[in-house]
Amino acid sequence: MLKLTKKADYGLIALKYLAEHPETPAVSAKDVADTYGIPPQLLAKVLQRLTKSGLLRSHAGMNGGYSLAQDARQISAYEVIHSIDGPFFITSCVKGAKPCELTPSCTVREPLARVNETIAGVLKSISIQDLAEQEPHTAAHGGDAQGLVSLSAHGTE
Amino acid sequence: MLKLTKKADYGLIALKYLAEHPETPAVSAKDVADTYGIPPQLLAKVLQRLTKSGLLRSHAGMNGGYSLAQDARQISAYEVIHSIDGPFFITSCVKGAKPCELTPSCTVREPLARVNETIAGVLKSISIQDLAEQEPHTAAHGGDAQGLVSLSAHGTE
DNA sequence: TCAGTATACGACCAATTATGTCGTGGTTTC
DNA sequence: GAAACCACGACATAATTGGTCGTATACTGA
Repeated sequence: MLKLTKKADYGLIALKYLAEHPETPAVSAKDVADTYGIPPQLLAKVLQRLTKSGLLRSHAGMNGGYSLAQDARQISAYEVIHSIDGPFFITSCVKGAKPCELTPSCTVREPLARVNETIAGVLKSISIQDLAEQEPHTAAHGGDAQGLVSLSAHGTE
Repeated sequence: MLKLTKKADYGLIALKYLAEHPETPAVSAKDVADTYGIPPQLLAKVLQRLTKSGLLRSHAGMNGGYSLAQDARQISAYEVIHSIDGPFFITSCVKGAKPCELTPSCTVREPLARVNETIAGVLKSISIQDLAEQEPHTAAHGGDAQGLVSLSAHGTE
């Protein structure tokens, strides 16, 4: 149904939190979980995966916890989501594995693959820093999705 | 995990098929299902929903079936997906209902809501006609998302 | 008018996935 | 060495998706 998992949500929330507290050397999972009412162990697991992906740095022991391994500006929402939920694809079939059993089945696949890329581009253009700052002047920040998106609300529905 | 449901996929495939056979007065669900190896009854239900949404026109009886109720150029992927899967939202909380129990929980919500709009815009800019034509010269076709997207493959991964 | 083909729709089951928990072990600090 | 952390795998549970069944209804053509 085209929505993020809670894990990804939690991950973004946590990273945003870390970006907002650059002074603190390390923030524990429990800390963040308490603040936002997130199940601690679940968040812990999410943060662990982000650590393995190199987005976070962990520190065990008392007063330990997590801290950003990169500048908040360098971490994109895409990386976070990808790291937590794995590679996402709009269509179910485009996985490199077997292409849809039924041969002509995925004639829609190709155009949708481009939609997929576009979405990925959007996500890549959003950094954790963007999340931390309330105002989204977004775009024109980072990456390779130059001018691809103008995040102006054009409430068509 | 940010992917379409099979139902939505089936719906798009079926509409594309209809767009490709404008001569046939009506195509039965079974017909399409056979062609693509889709469970007939499931597809039927999908098409029924699209009919209720006004995207399709149904005709019972022998030689009956479904036909596009609008020009293929007027039907966007967004409408199809929205009609089948209901309103999609990137974040779980933005539903108008209750805003996330835990108050500050969704600080990420606002920026992501804009991502959501962007994606919706992309989907709205893709018409069934676009799917039917293999080459995606896309955009500059239809709607209100003018120039918002340039669906050029920029394989960043 | 009757048989055949089709949609319409609700209820239901099965499979997958998402969400959350438990237990155990390792590491650092005090 | 105890307290406060992270790390990780195995479960258990809930929600969603995917798919089926049965029945009712509508239309066509002989």
